[in-house]
Amino acid sequence: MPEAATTPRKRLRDPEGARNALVKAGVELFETRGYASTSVQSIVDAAGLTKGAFYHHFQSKDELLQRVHDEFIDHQLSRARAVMSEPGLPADERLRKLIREALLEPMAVYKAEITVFLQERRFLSGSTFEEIQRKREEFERYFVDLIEHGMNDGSFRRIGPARVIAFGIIGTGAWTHTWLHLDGSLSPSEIGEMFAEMLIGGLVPRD
Amino acid sequence: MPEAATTPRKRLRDPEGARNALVKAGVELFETRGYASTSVQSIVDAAGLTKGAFYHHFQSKDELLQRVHDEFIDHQLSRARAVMSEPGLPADERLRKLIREALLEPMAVYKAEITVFLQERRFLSGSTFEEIQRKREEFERYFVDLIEHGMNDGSFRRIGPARVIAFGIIGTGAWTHTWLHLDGSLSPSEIGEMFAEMLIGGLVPRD
Amino acid sequence: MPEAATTPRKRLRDPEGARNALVKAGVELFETRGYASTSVQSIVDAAGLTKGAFYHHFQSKDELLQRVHDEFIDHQLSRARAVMSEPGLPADERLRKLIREALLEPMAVYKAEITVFLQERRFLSGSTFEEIQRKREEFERYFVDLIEHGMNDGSFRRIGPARVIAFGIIGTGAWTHTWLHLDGSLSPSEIGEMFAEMLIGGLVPRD
Amino acid sequence: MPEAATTPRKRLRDPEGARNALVKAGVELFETRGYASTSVQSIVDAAGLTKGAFYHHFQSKDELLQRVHDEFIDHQLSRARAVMSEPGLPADERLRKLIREALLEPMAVYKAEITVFLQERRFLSGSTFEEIQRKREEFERYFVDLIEHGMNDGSFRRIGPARVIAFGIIGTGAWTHTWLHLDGSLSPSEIGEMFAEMLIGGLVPRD
DNA sequence: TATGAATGAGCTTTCATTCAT
DNA sequence: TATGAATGAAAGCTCATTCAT
Repeated sequence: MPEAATTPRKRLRDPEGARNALVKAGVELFETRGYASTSVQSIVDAAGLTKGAFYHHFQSKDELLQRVHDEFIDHQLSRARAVMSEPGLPADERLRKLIREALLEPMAVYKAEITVFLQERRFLSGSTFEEIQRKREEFERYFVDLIEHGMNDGSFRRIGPARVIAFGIIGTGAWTHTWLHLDGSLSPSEIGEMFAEMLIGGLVPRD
Repeated sequence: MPEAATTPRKRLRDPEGARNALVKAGVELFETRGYASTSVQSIVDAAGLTKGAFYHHFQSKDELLQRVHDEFIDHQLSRARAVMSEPGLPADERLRKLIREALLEPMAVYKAEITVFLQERRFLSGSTFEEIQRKREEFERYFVDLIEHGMNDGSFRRIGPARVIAFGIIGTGAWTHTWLHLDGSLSPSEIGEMFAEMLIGGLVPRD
Repeated sequence: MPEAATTPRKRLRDPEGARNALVKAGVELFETRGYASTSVQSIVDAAGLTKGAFYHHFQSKDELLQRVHDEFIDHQLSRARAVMSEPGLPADERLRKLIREALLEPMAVYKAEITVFLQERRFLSGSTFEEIQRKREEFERYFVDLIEHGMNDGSFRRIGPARVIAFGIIGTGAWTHTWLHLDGSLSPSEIGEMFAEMLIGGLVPRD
Repeated sequence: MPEAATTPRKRLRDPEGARNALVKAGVELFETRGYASTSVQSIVDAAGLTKGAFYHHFQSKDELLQRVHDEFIDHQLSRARAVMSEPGLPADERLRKLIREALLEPMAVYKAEITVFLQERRFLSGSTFEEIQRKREEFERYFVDLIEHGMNDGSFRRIGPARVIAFGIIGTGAWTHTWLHLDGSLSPSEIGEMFAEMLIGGLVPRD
């Protein structure tokens, strides 16, 4: 009588699973210990694999860092694009949506990835990270352009250069990764609403 | 007649001594390459000294990181304390001063140190960095308390929990280290004024 | 009428089959990068195959090295045997043919293999390479014996021990792999003729 | 009563000695196992040091290879220069001295280094080895020029292009490293004399 | 016959720290 | 005070080989 089920002696062949396990272990370790201080050994230990397997799936530790960013950056960017292309929205309403939907809400799903990205920003240079840089710049440009247009049509007060105001707003959101606990009482969406209320309240002209 | 106390132009806060050379080299390298990726060898090379000298002055690389923080943290904290202890200031005016004088202006002198601090925040744990953590918490508490009081006395709208609002404001300023160029057209003080205008404008009740 | 048996221009000695593709890729990579520095991965990449295929055809990287040698060594040896068994040849004429036909001419077809062999000679030890070593010794013995006999019958001057003279002659030819360009103006056969003229000219007695 | 002699507990500080031990171990291992197949670990084991010490003294394994070459190449080159600058020597006598004194005799002292150089020739490329390449070319040029001049003034028969003849001669000598045993009955100098006799005998015109 | 994921050992190199001088 | 040789552990990465599929 044959054995009822396959009895794999060693780890099941599951390349997709292995990749995901490595990315998952990577993002978690990068988030808490930083990219430079996280060894490939610690990643593969966490994923239950070996260094050989790591380098079978990724050309380098850098490539893993890239993969960590890939998904969430597209997510964040597509949310920003959606808000920007929505027709007929006044500048203040568009900015409110941009803050909440593109800046804060992605943290509900991608907090770890976003933390890694924001912490390692400086090192995402060189050709490996060219695309990521380009996407980041597109994301930031939406804020700058929106502020600029809002200032031009009188929706916003011209408190200062659009770029400075935009970076102030982005900073408000970006900094959130340093103190946000997802198990807390407030969701990223609610925090986004509060920040938008404060920031836009300060931008729109009085009466 | 003594020199007028203008803002120092050359950032030569203490040009003499091996210790200072090491701290200076350390902060510059930590700023651009990160603490973990900066070797003691590169620090002593930059300072024109030897490894032996380094370990003569510092017990460890960690201790140098601590020294890098020491001066600017006290500076920032004393500025915050000064603003908080100024009598008879309405909440919005006190917050404006806190943002400009304690949050942004220190960047004019200590941009490198602040950048290192904000980037390496995560690693400033353990007993070595206990004091730094305590000072940081005191600094943040001033913002939270001020917002809280302002909300209580009706100076500020209760947009959300004081802590969330305070961290939003701190983030706006903290993030500045990622894009600020000191040789630019805007000084930290001016940027602080703009941020304060936007943030406080959003906090105070309409009409 | 069949194609005239000219020297093959394209070195397509056996274009079909995975085995041959691997041997071909191997010899080319070994020639330029050396055996130790050539990875199995790079070989299979060059052959358009996979590692699994490699180990299906060869037990090890060593075995591929062996296969690289197999064909050309037999070729070279059979040429040497032919020259040695030709009847009624005076020693100087036999040496001239040996130099040209067995030492130099094979480079026209097997330059890459010969280069690999000469470079990796040291590592062709152990039982795996026993046969190759035996064949190499047979090849060298023909030179030594021929010189020895020539010295005995007065055809050659007894400049020194036959073995030393033989190795000098072999060296003259062997070294050619380091500078020969097959696309150059001189063919291995012509070079062999020149070397023979010089070497034999020095060996035969004056007047 | 003080101790009569110093009693070092650990390895005596002797940087010069350490460097020499590493170079010595390196050349011996490179000679027998080849550069690519010799690990830094095996070198430091042979030298009684640690890997850390190795990289304290040398920037890389490549740099050690360079150091291995440095001394013997200058030695060989200065011998060649001396022969070339000796006044009033007929071409055949100059060539005889070049073969014996510059090509063969250095093997009496630097056989291991020369073996390593000849085996690893191919890999001595790039800026690290620029100087070595330049010196090698100068060395070879002396042979080519001398043959060329000898052919022009009738001292040598124009058997073929000077470059081909020169490389044949150099090969005769270079190949010696593959079979020479220094404990044998023949010295490099004697072997050089025999090779010179054979080679020059073939080059000079008959009566 | 063939794949390619996975291993495990070893590679070159880096580095914070120690310590004889 | 200061040097810099040396350590020892660990880093990122490579690679010949195995083996479930």
